[in-house]
Amino acid sequence: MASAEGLHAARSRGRNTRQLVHEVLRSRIVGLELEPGSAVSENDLAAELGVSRTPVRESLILLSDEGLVDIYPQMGTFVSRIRERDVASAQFIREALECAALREAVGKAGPRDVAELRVLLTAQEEADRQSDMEGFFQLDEEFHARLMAVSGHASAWPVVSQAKAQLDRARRLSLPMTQQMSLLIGQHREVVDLLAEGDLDRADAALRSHLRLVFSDVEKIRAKHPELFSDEDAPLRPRRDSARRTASRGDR
Amino acid sequence: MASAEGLHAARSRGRNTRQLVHEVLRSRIVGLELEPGSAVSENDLAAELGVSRTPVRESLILLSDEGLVDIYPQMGTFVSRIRERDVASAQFIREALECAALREAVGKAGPRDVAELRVLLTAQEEADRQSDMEGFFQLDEEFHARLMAVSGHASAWPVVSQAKAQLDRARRLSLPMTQQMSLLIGQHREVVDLLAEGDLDRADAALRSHLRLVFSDVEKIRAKHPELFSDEDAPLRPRRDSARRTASRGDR
DNA sequence: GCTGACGTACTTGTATGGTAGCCGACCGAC
DNA sequence: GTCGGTCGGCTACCATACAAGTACGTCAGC
Repeated sequence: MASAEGLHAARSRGRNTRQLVHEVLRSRIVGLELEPGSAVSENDLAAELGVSRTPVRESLILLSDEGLVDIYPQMGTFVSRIRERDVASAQFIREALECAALREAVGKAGPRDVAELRVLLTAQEEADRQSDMEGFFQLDEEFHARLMAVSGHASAWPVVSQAKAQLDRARRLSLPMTQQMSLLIGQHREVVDLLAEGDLDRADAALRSHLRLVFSDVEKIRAKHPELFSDEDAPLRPRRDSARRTASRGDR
Repeated sequence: MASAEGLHAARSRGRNTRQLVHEVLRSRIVGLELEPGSAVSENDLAAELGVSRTPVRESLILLSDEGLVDIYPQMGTFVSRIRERDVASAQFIREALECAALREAVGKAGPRDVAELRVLLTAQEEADRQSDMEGFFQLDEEFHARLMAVSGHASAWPVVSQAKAQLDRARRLSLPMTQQMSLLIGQHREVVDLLAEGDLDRADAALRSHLRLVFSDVEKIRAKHPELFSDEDAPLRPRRDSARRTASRGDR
């Protein structure tokens, strides 16, 4: 449970309320703590987090720009359902950028870079042994980010990260089958090995198939959790929740 | 000149004030009407556009996310100077995405797609004859967008567009040398021809060199207009304008 | 003349009030 | 029973007020 008081406690470190709220909400959405389709009200969030509506509202606008929430004026704001189109688009963006970066990284990567990547791989194996899914997710993110940094295009990572968010929401449901983790780690290792060898084409191919495996997972998830997805391109009428909120939310 | 009254006049079409302000400001920044380094005050803009601070502020937050303005809390908001790092990053993103899309477009493109692209080329030549730079910019944008649409990844265009904005600011100063326009159009035509022929690798190479030509232009601009660029990675102390604002802005 | 403290005017950040608009339940007419 | 109008409550949108903080001009002291 995200505490209501904890928000302002961590405020000292330069970041303002808006950025904190933004991070909290983003984390909740990508972590599926807030389910696709559920309503997120400015008022409720402001009350829960103990801040005014302004920073909450501004955060929601940013999240809307990222495609993580849909704002319907005068109707409500809803965590966006996972859309076929968005997932495909995110996959295309991710593959194009990560592979392009990797191709440039081959040749640039020094022994130090390779060593640092391998440290991450070891940590991932440790997370696997402990079935620490959350830890693995973070390490996976860091691995791919580091891979782009090696190419010298670290500043392009936020774009990948934003696209990745669309995919990650679905993957949260996928990975509980922990058998996958070792497979993914193996693919990571293969990419690093080929990068170290300087084999450009095979490294590219390895990373590409790795990313596509992740992509195909999303489709499997769709079969199991159709309620998180949206068939329509234009998700009209998100339908206001008919049940009384106060009943389901408890005291205040 | 963007009129103060015109903002709310066009409001009927579904878009709210925030979106209108966002479009106006973005257009002014990319069009260099607002110069890199200049201050953009929430209050001044709100007064000029005849709206309150709220939608202006929200627009600035979005523009900050796009890297077009830098917000310094309690100090001011400034149109971001063109940063070496951002330009390189934008070029990388653009090249990776557009070329990846083109490679997928080869084979998918039907005669109708090619014909539509050639219509745009003809329009570009017309703009060239009339030295209509603004028109050419729009047609160029449309051409590249259409090219991605052919690949089926139209939804990835906004990402390219956002990256492109960083480059376009500099290009506005470049293109006045109209000799360039016919050269660029020729490259466009070459890409379309190779796409129609289905020559994947050469089409890719043609588009890539086209994009790099654009990129190299930016470097030339830097020599001529260094004041628009920022050498430092962290542009500290943008320095508040010492001159009295009321004098330079006229009546109210 | 030079230096340093102070005050003012500006900035963005946050909180709150009022408005237009939409949904959905209720209720009367048929 | 079914349909149509109405009304209450909710929403996001916009406007405004207050707070926290920074830069810069001014002026006292040296």
